[in-house]
Amino acid sequence: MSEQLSGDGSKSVRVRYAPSPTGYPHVGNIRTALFNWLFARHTGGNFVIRIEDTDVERRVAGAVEDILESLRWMGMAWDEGPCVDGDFGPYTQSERLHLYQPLADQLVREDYAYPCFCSAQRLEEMRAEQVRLNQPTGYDRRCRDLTEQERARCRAEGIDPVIRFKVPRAGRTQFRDLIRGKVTFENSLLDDFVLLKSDGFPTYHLANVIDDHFMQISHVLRADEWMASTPRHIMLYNALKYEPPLFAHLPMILGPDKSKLSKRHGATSLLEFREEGYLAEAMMNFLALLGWSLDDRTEIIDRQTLIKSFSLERIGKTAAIFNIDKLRWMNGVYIRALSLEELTDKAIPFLEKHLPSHITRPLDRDYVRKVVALEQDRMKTLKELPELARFFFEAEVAAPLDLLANTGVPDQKAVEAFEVSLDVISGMEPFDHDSLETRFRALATELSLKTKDLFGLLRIAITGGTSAPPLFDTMALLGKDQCIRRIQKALVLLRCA
RNA sequence: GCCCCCAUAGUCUAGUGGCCUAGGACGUCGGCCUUUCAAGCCGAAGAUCAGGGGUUCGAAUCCCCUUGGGGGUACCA
Repeated sequence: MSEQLSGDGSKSVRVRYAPSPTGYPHVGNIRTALFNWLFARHTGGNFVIRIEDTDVERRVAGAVEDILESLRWMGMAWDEGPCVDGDFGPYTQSERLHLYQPLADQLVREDYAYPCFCSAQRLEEMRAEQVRLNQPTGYDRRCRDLTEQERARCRAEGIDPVIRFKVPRAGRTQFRDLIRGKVTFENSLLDDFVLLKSDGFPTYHLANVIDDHFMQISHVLRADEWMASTPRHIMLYNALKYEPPLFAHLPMILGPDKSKLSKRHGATSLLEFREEGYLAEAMMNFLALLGWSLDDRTEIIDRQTLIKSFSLERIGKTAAIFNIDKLRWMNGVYIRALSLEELTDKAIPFLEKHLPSHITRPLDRDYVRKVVALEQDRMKTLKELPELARFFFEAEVAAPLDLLANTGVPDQKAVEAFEVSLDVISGMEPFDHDSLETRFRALATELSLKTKDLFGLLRIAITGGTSAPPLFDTMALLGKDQCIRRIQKALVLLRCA
């Protein structure tokens, strides 16, 4: 058993991430992909991607590309799947249609399944009635025991049947979930589910079982929401005489309202996090910790360690709520750990995109690097940088009068401070951090101002705000001319007040 | 309604019968550092381990019931 759990057995591990292109993947989907990927990498197994596009109606254009791009961004390379040939392709179900139909026919022939001619309308009425009577809903098996004659008649009427699985009326189906242990279902409570739709497409249940078998999937790691479908799958494996894979149902990731993640929860599409300036490394670390833990204290875990220490045993059972605050913190940790060059590379696209349009592009990389050095500790996401550092790029900064007038320093005194500061700056050579600090500390004393007040005044004039990187680093980077211009502007503003 | 799963602070979690006067992290609050904001460091508050019954010398840990939450109940995945 522990052999199965850890996947260290002789049987090689093959896991798959099987998204359906009905929308863009959210963090829950990607967390499932991540656990599969980590398990594959940990065990030296294969990570397969299979596109489950059997629902023609709900197909969303661009979804496949979005799914693949999400995985690429996270650095989860797949061993087989779209764009990566393998021995078990094709890896898109709509290209495997020829497989499902014969197997469905075989099941009918062997009496494991039967054609059902019930109309959508009848099914709907039946369900409504069941709901009205407070009875369990489910197909009433009307077509289960049709004679060949009756079937022929229906076909003659031109009705395209669906193929339904003939669920045993008695007994129970159970399986051992790697995370939850033994789970048992009463067969009598399951209805005869559809295997093949009337348009000839398989349902998820059929295609999934057949593909997992032919692709030799060893472990199915999927979200909890699939647990209720598992007995059907077990029955199918048995009817098809396939050996079922091992199952592990992962705890779900819930929205802030504790319900299943969906579009209604807003920015949950993974690529939106990239847009928002989160780092893939932070995202991976964070997602790994949603439902899995290394030990009782480790939070920051790099990719290699994640792979090395990942195990099914340490996956929890309880659903987790996606907590963006912790992600932000963790993203900050990863940003601070970046080298200046790396962070500069990552920051430039965000600056180019979000800085006001009147600021000329392209930005000077050397200058950006210096700005980044001053802002690295202050940003939690890359997208915050343009706002934090905007004053470094603006030709002019409008210091709000209400800020200037409310520092606690009387306006007269502030005016004097600015005037003297201008003199000092004009004659200053070199114009660097140390010279500035030495001179302005002395100046505060000369003006009988607290350093706090003098520096605060200058900060507002120069950055337009009350929070910024250390003043003299900022001034040195901005340069003498910029400093003079900004102080002059603040001076004018204050004098007119 | 019925079926399945889950249940430790606001959130993520550690804990698998005694090491738990329940540990870590985010967030919150306070302090230090300091020219501001961050970062960093230090500290605090915050959990009757959902509730109730058992089992046991001993239970967050095992069993039962209740409650709560989630998921499923489609010719969706």
